[in-house]
Amino acid sequence: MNIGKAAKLSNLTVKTVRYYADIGLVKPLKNCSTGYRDFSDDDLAQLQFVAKARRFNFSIQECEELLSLYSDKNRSSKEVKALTLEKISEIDAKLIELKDLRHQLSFLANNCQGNDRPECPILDELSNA
Amino acid sequence: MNIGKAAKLSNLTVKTVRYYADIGLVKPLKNCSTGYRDFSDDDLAQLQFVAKARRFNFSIQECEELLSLYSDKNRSSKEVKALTLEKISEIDAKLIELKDLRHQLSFLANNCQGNDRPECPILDELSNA
DNA sequence: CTTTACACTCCACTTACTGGAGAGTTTATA
DNA sequence: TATAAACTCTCCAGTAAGTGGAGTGTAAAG
Repeated sequence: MNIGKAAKLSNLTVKTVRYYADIGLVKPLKNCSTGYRDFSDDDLAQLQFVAKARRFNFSIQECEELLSLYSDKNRSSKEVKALTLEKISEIDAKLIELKDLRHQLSFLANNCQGNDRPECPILDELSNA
Repeated sequence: MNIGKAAKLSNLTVKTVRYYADIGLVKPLKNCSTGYRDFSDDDLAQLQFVAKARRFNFSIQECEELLSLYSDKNRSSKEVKALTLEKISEIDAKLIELKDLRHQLSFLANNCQGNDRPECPILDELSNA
């Protein structure tokens, strides 16, 4: 598929997908005559994965590492599993933090209902968190 | 408190806190004679809030907006509530996505246990997600 | 009283994009 | 079949949000 479709299906911009191809994070085939990139379904899957991981601040390098786990036949499955479990526990920490952030904001929304809003409630809330 | 303590308590680096002060995201007092920044508890609370929000890719500008809700007495509480609720629904979407990412990785970890790892399971998993 | 830890400014560098110019390609429409 | 609209390409400059390091001043501990 062309870059436009790959971008749409992975929720990335065309610019970003092109950038990922430039740095070698994905390696689409290239039509020699037109110069157009040609993305396979696997390329798309990788883009979708990267898009998701990037939204949670996993760096490009970390994404690369995770992706390479599957292509590098020399790695032992122990290694694969270890890195994966490490990332999962990072995700668990993020989940807790994100729930916490949600809690703080919803506390704020509920305490700012009245028209005569008093002193800022969030700073107190935040201070003793 | 000094910048070092503020950084430690907000899980930011000294460099980053200094940067936030430079761009006016927080406004610590400044000791005229030494030039040292002096962070109040409120400054710290703001840093903690920003640290958390930034970890989930809320931009500096969004952080600024959220923080300003509390200091700007001219805003109506309706406005405060609307923006806050908007951010909460963004967080809900992120929560779903993050859980999904966790699921994908744990699926992978479980399917890479054996020593003779077969073809990559994640790409299949990702493709039909 | 001096070493160690911490603070400051300033400036260059990095990561991960983003925007725009200029030009070729493909598709839909007149 | 012509031509306009939509899509693609490269290249280059700019942005957001830091990060690293040099050179220097301040404070606390031994």
